Amino acid sequence: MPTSRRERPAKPALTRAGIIATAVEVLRAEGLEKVTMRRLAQELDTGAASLYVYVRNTAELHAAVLDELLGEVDLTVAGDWRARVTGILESYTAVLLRYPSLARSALVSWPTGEHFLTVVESLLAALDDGLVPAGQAAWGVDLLLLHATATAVEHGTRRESLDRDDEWEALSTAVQGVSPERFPHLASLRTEMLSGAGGGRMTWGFDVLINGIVHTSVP
Amino acid sequence: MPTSRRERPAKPALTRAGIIATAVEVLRAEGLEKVTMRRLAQELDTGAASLYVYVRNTAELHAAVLDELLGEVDLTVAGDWRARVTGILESYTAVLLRYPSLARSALVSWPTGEHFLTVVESLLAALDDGLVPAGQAAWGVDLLLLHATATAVEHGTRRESLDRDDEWEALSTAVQGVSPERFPHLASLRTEMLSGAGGGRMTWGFDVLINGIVHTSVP
DNA sequence: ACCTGAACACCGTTCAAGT
DNA sequence: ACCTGAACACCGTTCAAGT
Repeated sequence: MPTSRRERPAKPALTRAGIIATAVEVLRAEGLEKVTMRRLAQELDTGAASLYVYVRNTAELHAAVLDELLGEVDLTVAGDWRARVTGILESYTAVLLRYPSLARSALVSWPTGEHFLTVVESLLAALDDGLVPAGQAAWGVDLLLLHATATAVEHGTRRESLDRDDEWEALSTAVQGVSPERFPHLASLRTEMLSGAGGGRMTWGFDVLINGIVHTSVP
Repeated sequence: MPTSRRERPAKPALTRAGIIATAVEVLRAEGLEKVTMRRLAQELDTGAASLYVYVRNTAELHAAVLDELLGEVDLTVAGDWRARVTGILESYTAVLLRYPSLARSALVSWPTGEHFLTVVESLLAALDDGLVPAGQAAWGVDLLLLHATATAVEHGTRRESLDRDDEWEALSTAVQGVSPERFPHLASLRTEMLSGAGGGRMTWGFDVLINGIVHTSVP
């Protein structure tokens, strides 16, 4: 008969939801690089092999974590249809920018979770309001989300590790020091190429896509 | 005095160029996952630590390999400026599609090598022919190459590993089986969302971007 | 069915010691 | 300056054995 005064907190039963919740915690605290099977197992006081009952592999785990975070995307943007499309995409990008390594995995294995589908639905609704033809809207949403994700990967990683500054400098000096004989256009557009690193360039990118989608019919 | 009949092929001196050449070989034969410091060292008959004299880290190595391969991009496309832009981008995408894992690394650490700069120069020249304003051309090239790279990552990875078929099926059933009450737009656009998996969709994407760039002035 | 420990087959990077 | 072996601190995944 166990005398159970002052027991250590009972080891909670392993569940898929519990594993994903722990993964989100580790992600927020230490980044995706630490969201490994071994580390999660340690956190859950078990062995890595046990997790494979609930999760197919690391990629599937990361996809589940991503969908969880996509619940934070703000879908209630005010304004006309264009402002709504841009606003949703900016919110989506902002979430991914907080976890650039997750953005990377989103690009590799396209998400299919509830929260992701909700984002897609909201974008389709806004495009419908804008009277964008169905075919263009369907393909366009794909383009918009691909661009938002790629932007997050590109900018996010830059911030994540410290040698991104080195890299910006490498790019900058590569463009600055380009030979005007061999790369005349590039040399004369140096300034423009490197300008507008901030949000202005991101907004311009979304505008380009929206204008293009509106003006380009599907084959 | 060494009697040197029948020597084993002399171990070649370690150079940066030699390391990168070996990396390209391994990449072509077995994919980027095998292009590791340890594996390359083994191939070059030395220890992994020796490579760090010539290469800062794995990321820098992969960037160098990528630029090497970008020498294969076809820049001599015939036709008007739009055809040239699309053609160069399609060739660029095709190269990355052969090595999707390299495309992934291109997105993370933007290339700055000679071959990459040549691609940029060619695109700028074509846009200039099309009388695209300088500011739009400069930012536009970035957008076009980001899209091409992201497309390669997205499609390429699908082919690389076998469980990409599972994934397409997952996406397909997720979209097919979506609840018409909660996701009305998505449900009614099911067919369009999943259509045009081939090259038509990629070409449409480039057209959207070109049209958008032409029609959207920079702030 | 689920859980576990141990094993297999790897990684990147650093460092002291040699040449 | 360059090269090396060994070490540190990790990975994902599988599998036989247990409960």
